[in-house]
Amino acid sequence: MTTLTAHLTINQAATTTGWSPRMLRYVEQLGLVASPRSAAGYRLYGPAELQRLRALRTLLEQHGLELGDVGFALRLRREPGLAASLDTWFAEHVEAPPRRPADDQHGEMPDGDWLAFEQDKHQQLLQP
Amino acid sequence: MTTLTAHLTINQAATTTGWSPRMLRYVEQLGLVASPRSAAGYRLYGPAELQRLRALRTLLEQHGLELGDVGFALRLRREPGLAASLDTWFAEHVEAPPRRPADDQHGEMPDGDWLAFEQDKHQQLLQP
DNA sequence: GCGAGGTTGACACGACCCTGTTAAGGTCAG
DNA sequence: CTGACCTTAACAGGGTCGTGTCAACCTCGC
Repeated sequence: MTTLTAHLTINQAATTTGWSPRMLRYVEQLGLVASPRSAAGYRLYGPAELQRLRALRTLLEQHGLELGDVGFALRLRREPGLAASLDTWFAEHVEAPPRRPADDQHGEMPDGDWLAFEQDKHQQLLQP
Repeated sequence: MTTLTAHLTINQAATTTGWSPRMLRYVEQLGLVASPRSAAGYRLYGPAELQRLRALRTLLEQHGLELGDVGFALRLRREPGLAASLDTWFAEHVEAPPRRPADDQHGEMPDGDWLAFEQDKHQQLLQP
């Protein structure tokens, strides 16, 4: 069992971090915590990786996240264009919808001009 | 059918935006695009909502997102603590791991001190 | 008042996510 | 050499997501 080999094997890392070996591989596949490999391909978990794994665990617990959520957050910081698109959409549509306040309830607003939305032509870009 | 009532009903909005009525309700339930309601509870889609829906659609298509992803992005901007936690985790563990380069391969590093990780006590905060 | 169409709630089903388990094979320490 | 442990790949089952559909009921326009 070689209780002192400077790096932990996947099963040892699993026991000290609370993840299962299967999940350690899955977490790596999501790009969240990858470990260095030995010459023969064994994963070797050092203190840095163990801390990442523990921190990841508490992150999930504290906010009720799932791994896919963190994976998406990673994607957000990897693809600035995506983040920018989301920012724009939220800014335009959710954050500050510049409707003048205290106007709702039933604003009849009988100017029936905007109904000319017929000419809506959306192009669907499919990236294969 | 009252072809001119200043706001579109859900079926009309569905046909002009490409969503199904079912999905319009689902999108609203996710907190992404909610429409004002008539006194009797009917959803009334105005030009703003229609544009939000179309923009949402192209947003998903262009980046290969799913509704849940946008929902999570919304959660990110609603919960600054969550975003901060993710920022911290990524900053510490993914973005710039300050390992000195060209050190790996088999670094024996026999200082077996860091194994004293026994004293790991995590508190699980559950917000009900 | 009647019919078209709105509301919520629930069930259903395929697709995908998460996780465990197993199979077939390579590696390491005694 | 041998047995314990690692690797990848694949299957499997429970859970959730996205979407349609149906039921029961309410509302609007004529």
